[in-house]
Amino acid sequence: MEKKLEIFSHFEECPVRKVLNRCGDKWSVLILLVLGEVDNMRFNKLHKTIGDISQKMLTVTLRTLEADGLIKRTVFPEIPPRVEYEITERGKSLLVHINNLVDWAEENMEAIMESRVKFES
Amino acid sequence: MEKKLEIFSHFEECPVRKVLNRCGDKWSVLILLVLGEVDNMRFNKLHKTIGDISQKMLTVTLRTLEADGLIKRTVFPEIPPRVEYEITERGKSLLVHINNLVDWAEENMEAIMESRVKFES
DNA sequence: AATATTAGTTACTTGAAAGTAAGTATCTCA
DNA sequence: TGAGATACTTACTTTCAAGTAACTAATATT
Repeated sequence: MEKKLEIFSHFEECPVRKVLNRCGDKWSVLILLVLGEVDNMRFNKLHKTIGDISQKMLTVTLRTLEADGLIKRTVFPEIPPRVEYEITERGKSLLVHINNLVDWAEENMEAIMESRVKFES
Repeated sequence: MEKKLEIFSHFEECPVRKVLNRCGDKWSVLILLVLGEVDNMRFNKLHKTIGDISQKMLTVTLRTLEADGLIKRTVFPEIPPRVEYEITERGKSLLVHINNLVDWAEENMEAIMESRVKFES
């Protein structure tokens, strides 16, 4: 008899993957990191802070983060328009784990790069 | 005077991103989760266990995980060939954080799905 | 002599994600 | 009068990650 793995109880029809896919892409992570360091930030400031993101991707990523309740979007009905983004409690609770991953990456980066070079040869 | 954000000390030329990009994709995560639950596993067993991965992607993903020193590949010079894969200590130390993320996703999944539905309307 | 097994490789194709660039609305300021 | 600011949207194009399917080597098995 083969021992069955329990992993697919997590991944069957992938509800977890649905969540992780959205949290795992580079723009979402970057935006959460930025918004985790300030009270709030406006669209253009985010655009300038991140630098190499297109307006379109910034809009799209902000929308999905908002849809997941990880950030909050507040529109001030002024002209020119003002929209402020801030991280939510849920976003902060995710950010803890993301920061752990970033820390792990920083700690292990050098060794990993060495491994990669060694592997080439 | 504007306060400068420290985030780009991490992301400047993206050494962390280089690491996270490789660790963050769905196949790498799945393979690490599987290999984290067993002593070792052979190629075809991995293929059957994961199910919906192609041979090519399994090979490619195993190679990058090996290059990063997250898994170890052992070839037994037999015919037909036998190749065993096992997770390394470095891989295990990453897996801890991945599991934290999976746990977070499971805990928050329901609330996130509700948010998404609410957001549609 | 043909088929199965194992762990791949190779060449080709597809699809989704992301980039580019221009347009939009509304008011202010020079 | 027309340029600038703001937060987008839209249409089009490009890129590349991933999928598909066939092929390989060496031996054992039927």
